[in-house]
Amino acid sequence: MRVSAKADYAVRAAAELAAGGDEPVKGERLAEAQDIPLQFLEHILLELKHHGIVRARRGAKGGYWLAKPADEVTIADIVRAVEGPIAHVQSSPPEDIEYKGHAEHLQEVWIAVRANLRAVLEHVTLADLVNGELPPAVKDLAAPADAWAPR
Amino acid sequence: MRVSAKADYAVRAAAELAAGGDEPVKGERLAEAQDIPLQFLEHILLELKHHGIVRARRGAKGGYWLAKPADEVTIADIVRAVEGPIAHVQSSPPEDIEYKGHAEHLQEVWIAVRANLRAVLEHVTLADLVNGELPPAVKDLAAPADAWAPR
DNA sequence: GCGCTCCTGACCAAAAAGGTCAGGAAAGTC
DNA sequence: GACTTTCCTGACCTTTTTGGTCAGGAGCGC
Repeated sequence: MRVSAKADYAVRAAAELAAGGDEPVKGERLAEAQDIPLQFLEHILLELKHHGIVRARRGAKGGYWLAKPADEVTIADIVRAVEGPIAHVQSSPPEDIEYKGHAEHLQEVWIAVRANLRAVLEHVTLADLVNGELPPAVKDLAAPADAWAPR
Repeated sequence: MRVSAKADYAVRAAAELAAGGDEPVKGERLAEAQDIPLQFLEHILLELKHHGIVRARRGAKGGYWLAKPADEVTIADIVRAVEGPIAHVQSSPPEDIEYKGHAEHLQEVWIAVRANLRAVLEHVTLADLVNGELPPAVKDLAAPADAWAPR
């Protein structure tokens, strides 16, 4: 249940692209802005490109930009592009698992977990992220001091 | 963002223990009931024991049982025992991360993600799980057909 | 003292995580 | 048309994690 460096990097780079508007931004600038190893970042950006999330052009004046408006790209889109499906259990989606014995209802629990992950990741767009205007429901989740406490 | 085999196994074994009441249950029976490799399961049960979640006795009539009443043990307790902290980003808890540039508000997003994970995992107890009586809020999350759809 | 069951550490193979390296291919500039 | 710039791609690498197995020891009950 952790977020990989790759996913974190991907979202951060995408946020910089969202802030960059339609102008192409060089990989090098993204790497500097977010302290990401350049060559690793280039692999990540390539994956994002293959998933139709960013576009790119080579050469002088080249760089990367978002394929869609920033308010149409969610964090879930990006995480899925680089990490694959969210909330799989033992490499299978929760709806495919068959539990037996007294664990039968565990399936519902994992479904609920995924639903709650989606509730955040699919509703925060890159535009929200760069403006700091997260959806009210998400802001409310992050507001309580409780939510910031380790455990 | 996936659930490891180990965590899945741990919760399933704990559910069987919850159903077993105060009687010690043999590792072998747990392994059979849930189709878990016995020797792997024993390592997992040992970890649960070290975290004070289960207790055990050796010898004939020995076995494992829950250290606390089933309605006082949450799924989060078990997942944390075997997987460590929930929802870490790059091996650090989200409250410790400092983002720069246009990614600043990403921290709030990860905090919200963790809050929503906790909202499920910390509120479902083993008793709920074996009875199939999940908390209403959790049941509502798992109810919509939408929640069962892949994506 | 004997059988049962947990306890523990060592070991292992495969995959994933987190990168680095070297070179090729397009786009723009002079 | 050469040159520079920047993306594109595959190969490679090390370390950690995952998902186990194996062998033996230690305590418990009879």
